[in-house]
Order: sequence, then C-alpha cells, then structure tokens
Amino acid sequence: MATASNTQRLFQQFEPELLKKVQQVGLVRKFKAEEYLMQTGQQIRSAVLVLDGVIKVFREDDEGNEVFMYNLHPGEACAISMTCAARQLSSQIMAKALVDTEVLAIPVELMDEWALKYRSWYQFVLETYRSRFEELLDTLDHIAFRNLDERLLWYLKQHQKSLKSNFIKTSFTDIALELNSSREVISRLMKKLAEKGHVKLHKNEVEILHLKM
Amino acid sequence: MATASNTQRLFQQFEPELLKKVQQVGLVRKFKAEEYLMQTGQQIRSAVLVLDGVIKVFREDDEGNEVFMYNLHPGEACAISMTCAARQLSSQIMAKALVDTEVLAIPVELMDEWALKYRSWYQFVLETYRSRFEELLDTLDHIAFRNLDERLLWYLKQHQKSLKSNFIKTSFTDIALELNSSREVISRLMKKLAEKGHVKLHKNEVEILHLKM
DNA sequence: CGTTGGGCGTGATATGCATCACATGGGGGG
DNA sequence: CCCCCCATGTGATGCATATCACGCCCAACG
Repeated sequence: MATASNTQRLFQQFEPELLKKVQQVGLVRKFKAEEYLMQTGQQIRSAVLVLDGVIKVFREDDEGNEVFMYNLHPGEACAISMTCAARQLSSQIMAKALVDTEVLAIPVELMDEWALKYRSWYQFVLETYRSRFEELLDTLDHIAFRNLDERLLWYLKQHQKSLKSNFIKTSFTDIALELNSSREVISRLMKKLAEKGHVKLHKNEVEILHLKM
Repeated sequence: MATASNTQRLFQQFEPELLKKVQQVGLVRKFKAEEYLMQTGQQIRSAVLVLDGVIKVFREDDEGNEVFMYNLHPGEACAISMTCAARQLSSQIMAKALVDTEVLAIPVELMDEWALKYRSWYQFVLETYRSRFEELLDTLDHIAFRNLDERLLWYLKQHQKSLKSNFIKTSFTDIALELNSSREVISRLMKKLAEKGHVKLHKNEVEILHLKM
C-alpha cells in the first residue's frame, strides 16, 4: 500500500503543512488479523490513526468477560490513545485488529504542539472524541435497553458495515463472548434469524442476507 | 457566593490571563435542584463549567427509560457540551441539577480560540474528555457485568460521594427509574441491605451507614 | 483409520428480575 | 377528622437468559 497517498486521501481535512508533518513523523505499524494493538494496563506512548483495516476496541473484566465498545476504521483515531498518551496514563481497554491493519503512530509530544498550531488538528481531536463518545453511548443504550436478539442484530450490522462484507467468519462461541452471553443462546437466536430469512448459516460463518432495521 | 474567587479556586490550573478571560466572558447561570440544564435534542451553544452543586448527566430513550452516565462536580466540565457546541450539533443527553447549582457558560466561539492560544485550556478540554470517558466506561462495566444489587450499592456510593452526605432523599420509584428497574425490586434489595446493616431506611430517605467495597 | 477436539443443536432446569395484584401506613388538605 | 395520595411491603406469576447435560458432525492428525 502506498501509505503517503493513502494518508492524504484519508486526512484531507488537515492543512497541507500538517499533513506533511504527519507523513514525516508518523510511524507506520502493521498488525495481522487477530493481533492485539493494546491491552489493559499497557502504557500508551502515541496517538493512533487508522490507515487501513478495522480495529475492535473493547473492555475486559477480571473474569475475562468483555464488552464491545466500537470499531475503528481508516481515517479515524483512537480517542483513548490520545488522552492517555497526553497524560502518560495506562489504558483500561483492549484493542485488537479484526483484519490485517495498518496504523500511523504519532508521538505524544507532537500532539500538544500541533493542537496549539494547527486548527485542523485540534478539530480532528475534538471530532474523534465526539464520535467515540457517541458510539460508546450507542453501545450503552443497546446494553441497557435492548434484548439479546436486538443486540445480536446490531452486532451483525456493525460487522457488516466495518468489514464491508456480508460474510462474518466468527464462531458462535466468540459472538457469545462479545455479547456477554452464552453459545447456546446465540445458537438458538441465530436459528430464529435464519428462519426469518435474515441470515444463512454456514460452517464457521454467518452470511447476512438482509437485516431490516 | 463570590463567583470570582470561586472560579479562581476551582480552575487554578488555568494561566492567569485565561482565568481572567474566563471570569470576564463566562456567563453565570443558576439552576434550582431538579431543574433541567439540557434535554435530548436541544441545541447546545456554549461549554459548561460547573462552579457549584451537582449535575446528573444521563440518557433517556423513547419510552422514558433512563441510563445514568455520570455526575458533574465543581471544577469539572461537560464534555458533551464542548463537542456539540464546537460543531453546532444537538445533544443526545439530558442534564439535571441534583441540588442548587451554578455553572459558567463559555460561548462556543471562544473555545476554539482559546484552544489555539492557551495550553492550559487545551489540557483542560482533553482532561475533561478523558475523565468523562472513563466514567462512562465505568458505568458501562456496571450495566454489562453487575447484578442489580451491586449496581444499587454503586448508585448509593455515587450519591454519597457526589452529595457529600450519608442521607439520600430519593424515593425508591426514582431509584428504580435510574437503574432501569422497578420499585418493587429496589424495595426488596433495600430491605436486604438494611438487614445487612449497610443502610437504614427512613421515610423518603435512605441513610448510608457503611458501604464496604 | 480411529481418535480427539472444536463447533454446533437441543432439551431440561435454574435464576434474576419484571410485572401484577393487593395490603399497609403516614401525612397533608379539605 | 376523615379521606386520599403517595411511598412502601409482599406474595404470585411470567419471561429472558444462563447453565447443565448430552449428542452430533466434521476435520485434523497420529
């Protein structure tokens, strides 16, 4: 992948001078699918901009239960990395590449400098927070108010959108883990969805036919 | 209340020049207990800094169910107001004064200007986001992982801390609404807490004796 | 080629909580 | 002073989901 032109395309809103600097100082890091970018307790040293792929950001408790927070896509940035980096704090979250992924790491020192210098950077940081916050609220809504069948539909829609594909290669066990449920329950709900014609079940894979809102 | 000296005490980290400006342009607004500062769908025109009192920030769905997000205290700011103001968007949340409350409203135009000019303002905005984000994650954890009895304890602890008082004057009906439960269930759980000696129940009031973590 | 393990389907049962139905008791207004 | 409203207590019942127990299928691998 031609990272330079890619960066330019993804971050058009940056002033030319800022864009140039981003390309100069940003460290490109690649991650394989399933690889962890960040784990609970780990120190964060740089802000992360996504160039390619999808990153799942989630939270895990002591017993290994997880809560999905949101996915990050090209052109987006990790809000957590920004604040934690800025204050040298450790993160309380996990981040994992869903597919092969490429990110740009911006050293923390520059973040502050840029914020004071480039309006577009400051706007970008704010916008990053705003969107992550909204996404987190959306997640909260679903967990608080929706039943598992609706949350499963939501899960499928998220993945369809993030992966830009109607085929989701995940075991029911993993889906259950992500929704804080159990395999058996997901199995039964999936069967219902299949009966209603929303999905088609394959071995180790769910095909999304049409998910009405 | 002497607002000027109060502002100074609460926002010591601001550069003197910034502090002066904040005092000059900030509009002091007072709210009575139970009054709403912000409602879903309402347009936000200014960033809100809390001077005195406690503000409950929460989300409400179509059917009137609510999810508690976090409380705001003196010296803190509403992250939502900052981003929404900056982008002229409407909020998706509700904010309500728990007690008589005083806030400082900063016109949106100045936010951007200050961010480029004062390092301490930028830091403050970032820190505001970081803390709200963490609090929201904590809430998410509780809703996702904890049973109602633990969430009730958490609710009591939050109020104890926010109100700096061991007496919570709220009906079980209201507590139930906030925890997305029902009066009857709260009633039974409270009885258990009382039996264990954690609380003492009075008419229209809960006295917190000791809440062990 | 048999064994093993992982992913899945399905019934039975348990549990946490919501909901319904109704009782009690106190406080304020007519 | 009586009545009624409101906060609360409590049993019965129902629903969504978790958990347990078991069996099936298929693929990998010795």
